[in-house]
Amino acid sequence: MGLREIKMERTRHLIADKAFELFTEHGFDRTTVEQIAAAAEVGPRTLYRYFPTKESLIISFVETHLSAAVQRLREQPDDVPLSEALYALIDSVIATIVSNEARVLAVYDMSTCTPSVNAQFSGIWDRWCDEISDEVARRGGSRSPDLTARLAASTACAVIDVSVREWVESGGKASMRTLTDRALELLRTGEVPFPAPAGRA
Amino acid sequence: MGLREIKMERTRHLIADKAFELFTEHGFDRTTVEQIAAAAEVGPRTLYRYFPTKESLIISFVETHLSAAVQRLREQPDDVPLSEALYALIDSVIATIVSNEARVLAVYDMSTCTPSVNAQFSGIWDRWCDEISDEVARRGGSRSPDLTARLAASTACAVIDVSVREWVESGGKASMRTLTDRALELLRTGEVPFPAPAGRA
DNA sequence: GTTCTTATGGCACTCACTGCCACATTTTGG
DNA sequence: CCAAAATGTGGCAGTGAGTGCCATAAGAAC
Repeated sequence: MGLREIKMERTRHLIADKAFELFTEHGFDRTTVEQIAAAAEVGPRTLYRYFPTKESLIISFVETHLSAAVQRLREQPDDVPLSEALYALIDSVIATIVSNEARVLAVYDMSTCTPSVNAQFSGIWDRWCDEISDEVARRGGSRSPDLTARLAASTACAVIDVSVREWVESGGKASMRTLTDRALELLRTGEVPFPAPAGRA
Repeated sequence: MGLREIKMERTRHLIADKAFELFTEHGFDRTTVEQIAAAAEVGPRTLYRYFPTKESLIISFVETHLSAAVQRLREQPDDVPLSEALYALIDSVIATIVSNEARVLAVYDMSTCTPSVNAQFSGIWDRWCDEISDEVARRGGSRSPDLTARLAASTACAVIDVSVREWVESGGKASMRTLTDRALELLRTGEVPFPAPAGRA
């Protein structure tokens, strides 16, 4: 790795950190890109070479960890049962959350306060779910995801989503593992009532 | 209803229609708000009184139908089992889709082509899921949704989501009802593999 | 018909974001 | 170690979304 890349990596981190600082201090909307650039001692034009949008300044953090998690799923050997592989995925998310508590809480808070950030998060979450669908399909031997693959991915994502929400609402005090396990149990035991086809309960 | 409101309703529809026209013809990004305003023969400033953002010009259509669907859920008597009430919700979405085929397909297409639109859609979808969670919680006798309520809402949304995707991919040729019923069946029979708590499959 | 209310749209402005270009720094190759 | 090529930096000017303000016009109320 050359000197150039090292410097750029540093700059990138510096920008993201300063952005996070200013956002949490003054709020996302009341912070301009110009201010962030000034704080990081770069030109606004340069900032935009590292981060394509203002929102990406926060989102990239989450994006990194999400793609690490899906990577973990991809690394599961093909003979591991799907349910177990998906648990590894959940596990990976849990790991990043417990080791980034404060950050996750702050980001979640910002998301709920700022519609544009919220939308971006919803977007990357959806795309993440798509990636998982693809991998589930691949494991099932198909090229593109079908209803079953998508449903498996969606339920896994739903388990993570509801657990994280519950965890955030507890202010980070609850145990993520307990929450996901309880959610999974609710699904397995059928305690969560699925609507029945043809309108019969 | 006064003349004033009638005119405004007309203007609102005119703007939305012209916007949809221009978007489908030239693409979302290559259409400016100014052009839409000109096509609808109003000032840009007026357009923004009807639609807060450029994206909302497309999204409002979906938003309307989604809130109609959740309204349908709310209208279900409290003694109707939750699973049946949720089926009514699904049913409502199916109804709007089959009676707006072309529009839904076009909107979906635009969404996949335009990141900002996509993000907005993900956002309102999430908020919709939250509304459903609230109603599920209320039916369960709690003030705010817990893990179970959120999970029930999320799975219902997931069923709709994966079905719509499959339907869109079929070019609108598949039967929505068949798809949702199949998805529900997959969940009920446990054919979709849920990860097991504690890492055991 | 006068008055009160409210929609309209023009103007000026902020801010996110982009293309272009000159400049600086790092890398490469002799 | 130095010249040349490659690449990151940042300024400037410009586009387009979105907002506050205000004068004006049209509908509603009496």
